[in-house]
Amino acid sequence: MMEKAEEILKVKGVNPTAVRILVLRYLLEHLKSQSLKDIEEGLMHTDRSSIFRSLKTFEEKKVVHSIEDGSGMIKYAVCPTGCNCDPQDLHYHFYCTKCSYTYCLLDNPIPIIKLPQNFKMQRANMVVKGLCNKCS
Amino acid sequence: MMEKAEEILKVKGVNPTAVRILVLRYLLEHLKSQSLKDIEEGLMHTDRSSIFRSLKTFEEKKVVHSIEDGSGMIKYAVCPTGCNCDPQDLHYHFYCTKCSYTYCLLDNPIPIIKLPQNFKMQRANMVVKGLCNKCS
DNA sequence: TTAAACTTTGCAATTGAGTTGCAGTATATT
DNA sequence: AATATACTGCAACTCAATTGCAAAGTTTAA
Ligand SMILES: [Mn+2]
Ligand SMILES: [Mn+2]
Ligand SMILES: [Zn+2]
Ligand SMILES: [Zn+2]
Repeated sequence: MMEKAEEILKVKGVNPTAVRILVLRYLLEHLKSQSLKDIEEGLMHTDRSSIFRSLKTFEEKKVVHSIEDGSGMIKYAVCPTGCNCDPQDLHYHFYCTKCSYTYCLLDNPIPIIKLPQNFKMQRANMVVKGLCNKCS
Repeated sequence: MMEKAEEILKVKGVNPTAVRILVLRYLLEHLKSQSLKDIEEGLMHTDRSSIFRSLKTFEEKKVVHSIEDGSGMIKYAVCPTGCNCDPQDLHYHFYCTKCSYTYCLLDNPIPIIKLPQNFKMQRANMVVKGLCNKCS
């Protein structure tokens, strides 16, 4: 029985190197989405640029999705099972302005948004901001 | 008859200094939301930090709202009339991945988003990404 | 009217996340 | 084994945002 991280990398066609396994495990172990810095601090012996490149590869191969929550740091979260990062897979995120955690709101799909003539949607970054249950 | 920029500043309780008037006029004259750099390049004789501080003041006094479109530069747009930057005043934005213009989609209000227990919404940053009419 | 108090501005310097070049190491292919 | 390819660590760099500070402008109160 292969570990979860290795399994995911195999399915998504990403070569399971040491750094990549560590980074993906770190993301899987944490409920909230993590910034490059979070991961760097969590994996104290892995270089920032290697983590960075792992995350870029993960994003490209749809292992993770990134969230621009306006905190100044991009957050990363493992894509939920079945996610292909298509518009219909998109979900809202919640950024707590107090503890600065960013959560995936997987229960609410994003509605169809009526765009002006000839505008074509590719993806979206939807962030609700406020106080999370722990901070309100 | 007072000019539009001065009028807005007066209504919103912002001291109408030279720099502030220039910055607000610049924003009013441009359809698409503008970054600090855009404004700096547009107003060639005004210092970046002064523009920056004007924008911060404007945001605080709800003269403008900012949009985090993931381009690495925060964009600013004049709040539409009647806007108070409350959750019900929020609207989606559209970021063109080709020309990197960011548009306010004022026609679609943001729907009520069901949050988990005890999560409290304060504001939101909603960005649809894709190709605009000029680029698609 | 003048002096003190407060506000705004310009300049220079700093911050910090993100990104890249490059050479060394590891892994795969012949 | 020899070669080619992929991955990693380190140091350096980029660039938007932000800040400290002193000069300039404005308001307020003797
Ligand atoms: Mn998510
Ligand atoms: Mn807008
Ligand atoms: Zn919180
Ligand atoms: Zn465009």
